[in-house]
Amino acid sequence: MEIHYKEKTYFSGKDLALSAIGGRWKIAVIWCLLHDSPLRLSEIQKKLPQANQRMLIRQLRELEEDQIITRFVYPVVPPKVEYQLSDIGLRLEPVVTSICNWGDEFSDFVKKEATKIPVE
Amino acid sequence: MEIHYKEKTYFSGKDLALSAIGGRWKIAVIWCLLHDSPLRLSEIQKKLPQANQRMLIRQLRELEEDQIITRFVYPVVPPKVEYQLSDIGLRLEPVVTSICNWGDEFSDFVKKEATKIPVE
DNA sequence: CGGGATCCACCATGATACTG
DNA sequence: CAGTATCATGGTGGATCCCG
Repeated sequence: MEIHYKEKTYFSGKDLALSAIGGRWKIAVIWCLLHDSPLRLSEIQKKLPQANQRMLIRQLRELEEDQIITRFVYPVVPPKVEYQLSDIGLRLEPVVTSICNWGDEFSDFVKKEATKIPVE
Repeated sequence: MEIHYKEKTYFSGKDLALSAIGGRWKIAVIWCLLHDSPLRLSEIQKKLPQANQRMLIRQLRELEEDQIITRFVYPVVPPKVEYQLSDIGLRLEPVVTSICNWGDEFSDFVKKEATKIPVE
């Protein structure tokens, strides 16, 4: 049941999944590409203004290495590169959706907590 | 629509969710507690042997701070501490399940890739 | 003895400037 | 526009020590 991938050993699909989508901006990038695809780097940056360009590129490279997204370079000047989800990447939709749903619930929870009178 | 939490500003439930469950071992810990609860630290360590104790404790503390898990200390010697999911923590079940499911799909995908004849 | 904290090293992440 | 280089910072991991 062990999975060997990129010089490492994983003991469950869950572990492998976390290594593949565990990066700081990966879920956010996948979320962008689920809603709108293909996207250019500059377009992803507009959707994720909190992420810096360097990190975004690294996360995109890693996702490409894991074949979760595809990267297509147009041989033009100025350069034009488009990213989109692969088949296995598209199957992450339930993951992203459930995270968004829980996030909304947690957001409500946090807001309710904030209105409570603090115990001094 | 902005969410203010712990000195930071989030622009969607998704962002807030990622900050809450984005730690290296948080999903794994939640997975453990979904399957078996309550658990002591030593029991979690047995289930997650790859994680070191210090990281596990830090992740547990952060999850406790976000009220995703509860920590109960028995006033006994030797010390006994039990962790379990809160209500909002239990609602992470769809997230964990979807990650596990995708992980299994991705695992199959990776295995098929491994059998392909490499292009030299 | 179990849960936790401290010291140190490393790698991922972040901010900015720069290149083709 | 897409991507790289450089430097600063924070999260992560290993080992060890502390406390009741």
